Amino acid sequence: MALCFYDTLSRNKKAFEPIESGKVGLYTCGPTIYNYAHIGNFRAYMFEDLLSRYLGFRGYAVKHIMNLTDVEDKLIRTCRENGESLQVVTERYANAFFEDLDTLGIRRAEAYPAATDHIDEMVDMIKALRDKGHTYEAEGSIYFRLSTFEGYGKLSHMDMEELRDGASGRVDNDEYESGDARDFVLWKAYVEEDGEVYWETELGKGRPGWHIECSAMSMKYLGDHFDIHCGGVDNIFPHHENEIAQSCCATGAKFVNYWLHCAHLVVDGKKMSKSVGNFYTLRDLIDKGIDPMAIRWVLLSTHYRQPNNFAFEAVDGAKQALQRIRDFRQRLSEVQGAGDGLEERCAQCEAAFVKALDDDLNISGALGAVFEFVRAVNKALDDGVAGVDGAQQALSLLDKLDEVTGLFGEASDGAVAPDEIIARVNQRQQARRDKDFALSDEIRDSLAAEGWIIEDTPDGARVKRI
RNA sequence: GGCGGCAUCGCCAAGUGGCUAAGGCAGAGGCCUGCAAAGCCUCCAUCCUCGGUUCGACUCCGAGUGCCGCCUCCA
Repeated sequence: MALCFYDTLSRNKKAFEPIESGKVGLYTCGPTIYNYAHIGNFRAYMFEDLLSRYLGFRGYAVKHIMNLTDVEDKLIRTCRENGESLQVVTERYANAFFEDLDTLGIRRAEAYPAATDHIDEMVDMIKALRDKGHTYEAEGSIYFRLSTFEGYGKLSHMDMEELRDGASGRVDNDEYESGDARDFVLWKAYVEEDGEVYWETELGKGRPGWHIECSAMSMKYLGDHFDIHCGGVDNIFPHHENEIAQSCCATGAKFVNYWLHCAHLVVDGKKMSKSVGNFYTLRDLIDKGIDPMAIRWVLLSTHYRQPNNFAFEAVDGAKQALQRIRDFRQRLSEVQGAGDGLEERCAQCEAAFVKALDDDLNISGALGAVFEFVRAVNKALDDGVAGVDGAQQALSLLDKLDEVTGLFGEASDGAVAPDEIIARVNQRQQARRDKDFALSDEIRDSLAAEGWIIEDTPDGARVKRI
């Protein structure tokens, strides 16, 4: 079966066919950089990382664009509260964001365009919409008139007639100045609370609405019509719905071919919330001493359309699973002597891995295939069947699949024992040769207390970090 | 109130209208080991509840329960 994705618009799995053979234009909604991102945010970016990596693995040249929202209500409020400029705040959190991406092994997109660097593009787009009669002005702000776009609501399957009532009760009709409660703002006229945050443009003094940035920037970098657009399910309405309306009305062209949305992350089965005390930024977890790769494992290993339950027990499980892979690598790298190759095993594993991911990124199935491979190869090594060649093939396969998962690499820092530890390991080896097992065990226990585990192998002792 | 999603072993998590319901972690027993660790072997669920469709459902439909999301700017 060919590569397919579940498309939110059609509510169906569709075989993936790029607009231009061999190439993929991918736009993913990025963070509003007004605070540290939380692990729920990273669940989305992790899914997009997997998507992008896998498309690359399947031979596509991926052009991945992720926006940074650096002008928006919450940001302006933060600036006001902190007495800091927009630039200071956004620079701080943009830097933190990129650090966090690195911590989690999320690969960089090709570009991270910021909204404030694309005011001109947004203004041009709003002008185009105005020229075509899709907008109206109220008190200096410019709104998009939804009634001019008949496709509105198709993505979210919303019934527009019912939305009109403002059923959530959040629409304050007294303050409402636009013609229809569903209409959204393209350009916000300046108000005093905005402080230093404004642009003098042909549309007047003010700032862009939120939705317009993604339309303007995605089309600038990927063209009017591109392949894949991603985000969290909460973006479906109204953000992506609005993007479709703006973009289609501005260009008259189809906007996006595949809409992919990931489900949310919950913690211990509950919605993350500060008042419940289960709200975590990545930094919170790292401060607890959790291996970032274990976090990566947890965020990645649930299918993206499935709610991901972040539980600390699952983190422990992920840590052990990682250790199993790392021990396996270690073992493979130490194999000596001739023996059978593992071509068939490797091919089998890769085929199962690809088959799973081809099916709308079934990562769980793919990981299952890898563990079956690990067990089979361990057995072949136990039985003395496989040799150096096979071990090298297995390592190559892990490296290859690591390009997709980012989970199968070698342990990073702190895994190499310092000389002082090595000396004690050697001391223990001597004690063992002398049959002084009391001393031997004492050394082993003391090393364990410091976080170093000894494994005796036929070729000598091996130390590893817990 | 409207719309949508999810509910599988202690934990995480795949999956199929009908062979023995993946995999990881944890757990039990065994092999290996001076003892361990690692590895290997064996064991460990009938799929939220209640109805219905069907020769047959965990997989389809309905109701219920629970959790999650959206309903004007939250991944």
